[in-house]
Amino acid sequence: MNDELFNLIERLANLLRQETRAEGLSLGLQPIQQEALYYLSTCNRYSDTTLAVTEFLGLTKGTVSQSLKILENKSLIMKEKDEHDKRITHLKVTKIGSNFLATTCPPPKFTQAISRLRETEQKIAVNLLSDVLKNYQITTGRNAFGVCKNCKFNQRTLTGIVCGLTKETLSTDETMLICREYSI
Amino acid sequence: MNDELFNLIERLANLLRQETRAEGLSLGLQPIQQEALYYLSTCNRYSDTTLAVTEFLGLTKGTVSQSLKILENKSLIMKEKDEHDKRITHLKVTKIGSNFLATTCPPPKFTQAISRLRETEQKIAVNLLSDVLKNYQITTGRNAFGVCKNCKFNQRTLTGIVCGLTKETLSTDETMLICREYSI
DNA sequence: AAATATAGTATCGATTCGAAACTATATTTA
DNA sequence: TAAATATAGTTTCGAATCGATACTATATTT
Repeated sequence: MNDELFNLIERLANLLRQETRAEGLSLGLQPIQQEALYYLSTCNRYSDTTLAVTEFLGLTKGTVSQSLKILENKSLIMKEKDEHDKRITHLKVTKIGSNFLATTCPPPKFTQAISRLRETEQKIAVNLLSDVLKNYQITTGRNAFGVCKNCKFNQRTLTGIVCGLTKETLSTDETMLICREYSI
Repeated sequence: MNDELFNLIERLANLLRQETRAEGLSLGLQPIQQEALYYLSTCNRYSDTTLAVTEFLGLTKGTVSQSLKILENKSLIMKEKDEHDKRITHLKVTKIGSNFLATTCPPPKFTQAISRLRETEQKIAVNLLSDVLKNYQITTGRNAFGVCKNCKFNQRTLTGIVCGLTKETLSTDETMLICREYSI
């Protein structure tokens, strides 16, 4: 039973990678570069750095630094120095980058395959896989990378939504994004 | 919602790859080589060839041929010429190979994470992901790689179970394995 | 018998990747 | 406050992946 779930995830990931490879050809993008770009389009301002991408992809920072340089050269992302901490560089997806993602990521055929499930089934699948991911992240001791609004640090106050970790105020839109500090 | 499922699968696959990389270190095995080895341990006699592995992993046959040579050099698999068609080589997992897999694949921590779900939840997850995979394979037009006993060619006759495609008799054990000709 | 198809291997160059050494800025410690 | 340490990120190197192409050997079709 464990094996079946393992097989399914591996197989789906292989197929997704095949499609991603095919779709990246137009811009000469490798699958891993597309994954980084897509991640950057879904994460919040605490999580748009080289190190966060590194952690998310499970690679080393040297490797990721190179991939990001390529994305920058192709004008798919832009680098912005942090105002308060000059060591940190924020990676912003450009218009070109988000246009590319809109047509390729997730791969249209995958979206099509998903849409053949009923709404309720999709929700159940998401919930179950979220649970598996959560458990897996606990046993491996890795960061969770969850959506901000579901995080235990996310606090509703009289002045608005606040991150209990950074004490900063967040917009409603921001709380829909992925955060590397996510915790439950 | 599509995006959520896409994210979850990508993220789980990344974590699995990270673990696989760590576990392969002892034998100097790369993730892709372990995936090939694992596949060969789960497939039937129609599906244990270079081309089947190629199709399963979604790579090119030249690439896969190299990975398999490494597995053979490490005595994790053995090559056996087909008796009837001398172009075909069957790839058999050795005792060393299956011992290695037993402790590493699926990664123990993943198995642990799965086991925190209830039995019924695991079944639901497997069923839903199977559906997604099936749909995805239909839209991409790729082979299904399903379990023999669920295949439309699998026939129960008076003399035993028979594959309608090859007309060969199959043992009950064999029908539990993955087949590249799987169809529904 | 010739032409074509299929299974698999070998070689090439571009790319990925981890490891290690490096720079620059922040934070901690003494 | 100066020195030590920690953190963010880059560069460089060598090993491995990967697709493309050309190749051999055997089967099948014409």
